[in-house]
Amino acid sequence: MSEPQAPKGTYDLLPDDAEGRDLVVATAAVVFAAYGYRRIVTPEFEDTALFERGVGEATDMVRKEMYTFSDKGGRSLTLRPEGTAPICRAYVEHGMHKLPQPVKLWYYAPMFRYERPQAGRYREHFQLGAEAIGSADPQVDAEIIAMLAQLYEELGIGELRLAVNSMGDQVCRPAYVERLRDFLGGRQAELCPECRERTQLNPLRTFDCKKETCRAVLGEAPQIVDHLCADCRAHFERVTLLLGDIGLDPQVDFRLVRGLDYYTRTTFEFSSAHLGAQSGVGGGGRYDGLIELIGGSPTPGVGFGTGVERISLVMGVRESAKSGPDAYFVCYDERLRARVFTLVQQLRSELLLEVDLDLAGRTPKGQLKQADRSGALRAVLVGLEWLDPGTARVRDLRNGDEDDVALDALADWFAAANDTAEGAP
RNA sequence: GUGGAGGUAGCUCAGCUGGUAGAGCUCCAGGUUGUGGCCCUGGCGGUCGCGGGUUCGAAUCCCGUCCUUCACCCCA
Repeated sequence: MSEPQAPKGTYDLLPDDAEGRDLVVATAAVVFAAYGYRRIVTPEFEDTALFERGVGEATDMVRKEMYTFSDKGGRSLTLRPEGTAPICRAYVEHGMHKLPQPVKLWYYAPMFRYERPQAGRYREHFQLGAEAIGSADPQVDAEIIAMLAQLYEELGIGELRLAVNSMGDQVCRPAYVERLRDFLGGRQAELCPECRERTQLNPLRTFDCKKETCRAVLGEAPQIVDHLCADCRAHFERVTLLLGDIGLDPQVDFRLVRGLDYYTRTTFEFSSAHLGAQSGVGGGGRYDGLIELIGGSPTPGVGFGTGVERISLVMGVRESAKSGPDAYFVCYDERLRARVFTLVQQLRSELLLEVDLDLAGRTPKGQLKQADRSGALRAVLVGLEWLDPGTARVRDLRNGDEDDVALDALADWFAAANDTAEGAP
């Protein structure tokens, strides 16, 4: 064990970046509130069975990406790999079906998946997400997509592509999957080994393949949009219509097959051309069978998750507008250190001013240098030998203006300075 | 799990075909500004990722391993 290091696929958010993160989350909170969503916080880990049943035994997520462990009581627990199943669990557990439907919830939480890290992908990553549970109305689908689009807009992210698709439901999807399997069965020779395997396991996944030869074959494959039942077709048309009405430009993409089993009907994804291989910024869909699957009564739902690391990537590096403290105290006489300490404390507690002082035993020159580097508005020079012992010199570090102030009057001086500063435009 | 690239001071990097490690920035101090920003000087700071091998001698070549990174898979 030499240099300590964050675990593979994890990272430290250092102060400069944490401020940007706070801004993203704060913006989301405001946008989500406008749509009537309220925040929910669920545990970082859940019973493993929740994800196995909810997300689906056949998905990559539960087959090879979960951080699963047993606690000392022998329970099998799993670090949350996605946000929807836990929220549905909470919905059922707390009887939220008694609330006015749909129940609208949002979250900001870390997700854990054991994957090989790469650009925009981590083993611990953070998602902002929202779920609207209890209504099958296509307006809810459109609303939640609009909400996510607005979040991106408020954050200044442009040029995102919105892809939508419908996965059908229990009525029409099985028949379509069979039809697709038949089609693929007849074209096996043209498919890559992986796609040949998928033909039996999960034919829908072949749409994800990026190999040219496979894409060519899939281009001729039957598309689910042409095989939806009447209800699903009407729902899908309504969603796309509403999205168009509010100025979004949804592109129907029959390849959009998301990797979680619970999706029904609407699926959607926002992607960016500036992200590298992992281009998805956020996505989600409807999951009308999920609540029942995890033990509730049949309840429809729709939601999304969006990765904040990817949001940061598309937003690019933004200069942190961190401003310096209001004042930095410089002590010219070691015997006055204690006096300076109490003065600083007084300004902080009485006026809530951001005030700093030297905590590293620097020389007076070093302290003033530090005051400058910290970006402080003012330096308060205490203990200058040619001044009254009870007087400090307050210097504006921007323009050099100086004012001599009695130590006892410093708090009043700063209070007054603050008032005029706030009164000014 | 598979493949490509890379791992030298806190940061960004140099170090050619092997001869016992350098720069800039940062940090600390001194000088000059009656007391900061510029400039000058000095100082702190490296088991050259780790382990093995070849060699008189390896940061430099070979093997392994760990980590980082990009891509596949899949997803946020």
